[in-house]
This record gives sequence, C-alpha cells and structure tokens, in this order.
Amino acid sequence: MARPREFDENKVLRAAREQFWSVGYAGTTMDAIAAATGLGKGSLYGAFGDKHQLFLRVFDAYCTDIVNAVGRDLDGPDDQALERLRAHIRAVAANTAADTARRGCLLAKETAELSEHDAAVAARSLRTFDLLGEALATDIQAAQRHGDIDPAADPHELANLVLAVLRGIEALGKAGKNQATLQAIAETAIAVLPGPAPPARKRQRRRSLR
Amino acid sequence: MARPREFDENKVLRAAREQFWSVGYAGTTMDAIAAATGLGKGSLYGAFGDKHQLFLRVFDAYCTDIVNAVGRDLDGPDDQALERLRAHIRAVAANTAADTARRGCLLAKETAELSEHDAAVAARSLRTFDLLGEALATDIQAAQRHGDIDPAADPHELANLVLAVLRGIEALGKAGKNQATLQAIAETAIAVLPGPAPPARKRQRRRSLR
DNA sequence: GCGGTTCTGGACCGGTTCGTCAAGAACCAA
DNA sequence: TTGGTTCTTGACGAACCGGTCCAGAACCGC
Repeated sequence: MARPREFDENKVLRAAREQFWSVGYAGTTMDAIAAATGLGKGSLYGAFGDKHQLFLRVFDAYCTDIVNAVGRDLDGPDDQALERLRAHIRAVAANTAADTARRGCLLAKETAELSEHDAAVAARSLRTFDLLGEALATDIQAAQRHGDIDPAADPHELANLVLAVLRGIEALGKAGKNQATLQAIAETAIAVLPGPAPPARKRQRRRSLR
Repeated sequence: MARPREFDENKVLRAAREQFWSVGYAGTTMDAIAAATGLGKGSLYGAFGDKHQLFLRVFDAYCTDIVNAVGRDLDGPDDQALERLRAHIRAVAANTAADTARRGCLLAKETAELSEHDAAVAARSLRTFDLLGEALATDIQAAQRHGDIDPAADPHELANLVLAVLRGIEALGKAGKNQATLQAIAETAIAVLPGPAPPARKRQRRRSLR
C-alpha cells in the first residue's frame, strides 16, 4: 500500500537522546541528529513533527526508564527493604562518581534548562519526581513493617528527604565533587536514617519526625 | 584623553544575568542583551570580549554573591550556630518555594548546562560548592562546640550532607514540588541532624557517623 | 579650539538554524 | 504491470547567530 520506513525509530530516539543529553535542548540541532542517524531531514520531520515533539518523546522515554529502574532497585520483600534502600543510595553515589564524562542526569539537565518556560517538560518532570518519591516511600514503609526503620517516622517525608539527597548528589557530582565525597554523603545519609524503634522512654526525642 | 563610557557596566552584567538565567547560555543571544541594555553590539563586544567571557563574568559574580550570602546567614556566635543552620535550611526551602517564576538557581542551571564541556564553568562551580560546604562545616563545628550537635559526628561529612539536601531542594523546587513538600523536606532534614551528645552508654549507636 | 584617543551605533558578513518542499524511490493491492 | 500511497533525500528559504568594522561622536590635555 505504501513505502515502509527504512529506519528504526528507537535508534533515532537514542541518537537524539545523546545529542540532547550532551549539549542540551537549545544546543542540539536537527542537522546533527540527522547526521548522526544518516537520515534526511524530511524523514526526521515527517516521523517526529518538530524538534520540540522529538525532544518530548526522548524526555518521556528517559523518565519512564528512570522510574522503572528505581522501581526494580527498590522492589522486594520487607526483610530486605532497608538494605535495598541503602544499596540504592550507594549506587546513585557510585554511578554519579563513575560518570567520568560528567554527563549527569538528563532529567536534571532538562528540568533545569526548560521547566521554567515549557509546561510539558515541567509536568513530566514533576510527575517523575513524584513517582520516584513514591517508590522510595513504598520501600521505607516495607522497612518499617519489618522493624528496620522507626515506625514513628512519616514514610513520605523520609522518602522526600532521601529523594532530595539523591538529587543533591547528582547536582554535586555534576559540579565535579569527587567519588570519596559523594560516597561519604551517601553513607552519612544512611547513618542518619532513623533506625529501629527506640525504647519507649526514648521515643520522645524522635517526635519531630512525626 | 578619550571618550568615556556611557553605560554602567554593572547594569549590563545584571541584564545579561537575567538573560542567561532565563533561557540559559545557548538560548541567550548577544542581540537580546544589546536590546535589553540599549547598547550597540560594538560597545558590548568592546567591553566584554565575547559571549563566553561575558557569561563567565556574570557566572563568577553570581557565585561570589551566593557564597557571601550563605556566609552571612551562617556566621555568628557558637550558641546560635544550630539555630542559624536550621534557619538557613528553612530559608532555602522557603525561597525555592516562593520562586513562583521557577527560575531556580543560576549556579545549578549553568552547571547542568555547561560543566560537561566548559572547564572554566566546571571549576568555578566546584569551587563554589566547596566554599558552601566549608561555610556549613564551620557553622556545624560551632554548634558542636556549644553542645548542640553530637561532637562525635564529622562536621565536614554532615556539612556535605546538608549541602546535598539543599541542592536537592533546589532541584525538586525547579521541578515544581510545592511549598509544603519543600518545607517538609527542610524540617525532616533538621529533625534528622544528630542532636546533643547522647549519654555515654548510647554513644555506640552513632558510631557510624564517626 | 584642536588633535589624539576611545566609545557608540548599527550595517554588514559568513555561517547556521528550523522547517518546507518537490522529485523521485519503494512498496503493495489489484 | 500499474496506480496509489508513503517514504527518502537534500536543496532551499527566511530568519537568526556571533562577531567585525567603520564612520562619526564625545571627551580631555594642550
């Protein structure tokens, strides 16, 4: 009935992601994406609309990937929930430090660049952070059920604090903080988490965590 | 001897900062800065060299301003050091939430956009975060001297953790997290700080903080 | 006033940008 | 084979980019 596509849409999306990731939205040119994929510009525009729509496709897929990856990191039985949380915090610090090219996180980069003026990006970004917070809260609740985290602490507030620390590690890594510093932040954050329920006579000291 | 400048250099730097802050480095055009200041492009280039040099002037001044502002927030007598730290954390959350235009922090934005490919920006950014960490550590040490923070905790590690939380609050604020969430993160972070030295028989539980 | 120096404004340059378009190629149902 | 549909390619257009240049204006020591 009609001529079929000759290119793999996912390959184009990956190439576009590399460009946006490396030099940002404003710094990326459609010609560079065309050159990287070998496609003519007509095919690019025909398949994806325009630069902004192409970016949203890339950004949305990236956000989905992150949420899924974090979900896999944190999903599991209650008795290992705290250990999964610790491992996740350490992994974020380790991955950030291992990113010698200092590419950082596309979500962070594009949220910083575009969220002020681009409602679609802002909405996707906010939703992604909400989902990440939920994944953390779910794991923290599991750890509380198993008695590894003080049940008096609000799991959502704790989750948002952990989320803030993780995003802070990302930001500091981008600035060039070294591996030792990033890992120390991760360890300090882990050490500071409210442990098992303290003896009753001591509970009061934790009251402000609700 | 020669014709004097007709423009105020600081006004130009402020106008340029607004542009970079709003649309980033790649998104800013020299024509826009010229239009915003009423200057001809010849004057702009004559006074500042080129776009990159102008940006570095703006970025450097912004970093200096931040470091000074945080230093003022945290400087003071030992007996109020913890309260100053608490107030600072709360202020960052409040300011981030009050930033309804969602402009965020220029340091965070440009570090995300440029640090990967621009060594000058990366160096200034890293130095700025180091100075912010030092200011926090100095205040934490003061609070420890006064007995308001566990003297067994490493002040630099604690400072870097607080710094990460603050940068995380900034990142989440940019994504659109609401005021209540940001303030809750601040309060949770404050609540989680290791308080006064616990009784000797309890000290062991804090050991991992060193 | 005059001369030398610096500053100003904006026309201009070469290159780049996003997006379009037309001419042809590839496919498949009939 | 043929005709209709969609895909591919890259030249093209109009606007825009960073940066230069120059003619003229403003200043000051003399």
